[in-house]
Amino acid sequence: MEKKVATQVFESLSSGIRLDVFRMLIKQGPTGMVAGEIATQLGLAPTNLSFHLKVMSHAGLVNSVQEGRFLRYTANFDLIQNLIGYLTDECCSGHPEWCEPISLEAQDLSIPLTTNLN
Amino acid sequence: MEKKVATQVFESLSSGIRLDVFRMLIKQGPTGMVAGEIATQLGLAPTNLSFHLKVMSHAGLVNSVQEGRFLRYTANFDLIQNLIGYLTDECCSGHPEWCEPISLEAQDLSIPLTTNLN
DNA sequence: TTAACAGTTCAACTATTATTGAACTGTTGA
DNA sequence: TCAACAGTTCAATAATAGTTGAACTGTTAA
Repeated sequence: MEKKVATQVFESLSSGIRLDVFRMLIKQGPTGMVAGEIATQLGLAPTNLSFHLKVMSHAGLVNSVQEGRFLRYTANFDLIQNLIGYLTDECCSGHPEWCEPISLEAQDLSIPLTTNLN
Repeated sequence: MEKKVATQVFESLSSGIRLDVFRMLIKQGPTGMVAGEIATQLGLAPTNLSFHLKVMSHAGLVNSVQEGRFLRYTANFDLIQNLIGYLTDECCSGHPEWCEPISLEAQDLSIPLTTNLN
């Protein structure tokens, strides 16, 4: 992943509204939601939601398909996987033992570890 | 994790400079780096680096300890684990089969999956 | 004990992002 | 065809973030 893409994604998730939208879409899985549903659920002005959806689309966080007069949005799961990889891919310069305490903690929380956080 | 914390962390990582700093610190593991090293490595004015380190500290992304007249910074690994959990913890509302295509792809990339991305 | 150094804080300026209402494009059903 | 609807774009304004130089605090070594 390129740095520019990564910063765009982070920028995109740095707004409370966009974070809410994204988590809601993640929750819906491949089904996603149409813009109106999202706006209603989160109590947003259509114009404002539209602005935020555009930012998210531009960052690649969401995809959309037209359905008659509705627009259905879905979360881009792959991008998040890649982003995590980008953040952590040289973690501890390949010395797993450096972050062992973190490994143990993650196991306790039942969060399987990524390759790079060892 | 609270939403406010999550947005602060994302905001923090949305600057190219801070992203560089954070990945560099992740790479160094628990050893971390003193501010001067970071500034030299990334070619930053001390005043500017200081600004960005403060933002990162405030978000909890980095910790620091005084060492004589140096200040040593380390990445906060736990926070990133928690952040990933926050983003994905209701992924597909508990229907693993919804994101199976993603699971397969992630395996190809040798990126072990988190609980919530199934 | 003082000069040099590491790093931060402050203030001013510049640049970017968020929100809102009004106008617009495309779609549907009567 | 046309009125109602879903959603977006545009323009203006308000709010927030980034960068820089100058001044400051605390630490070290001579």
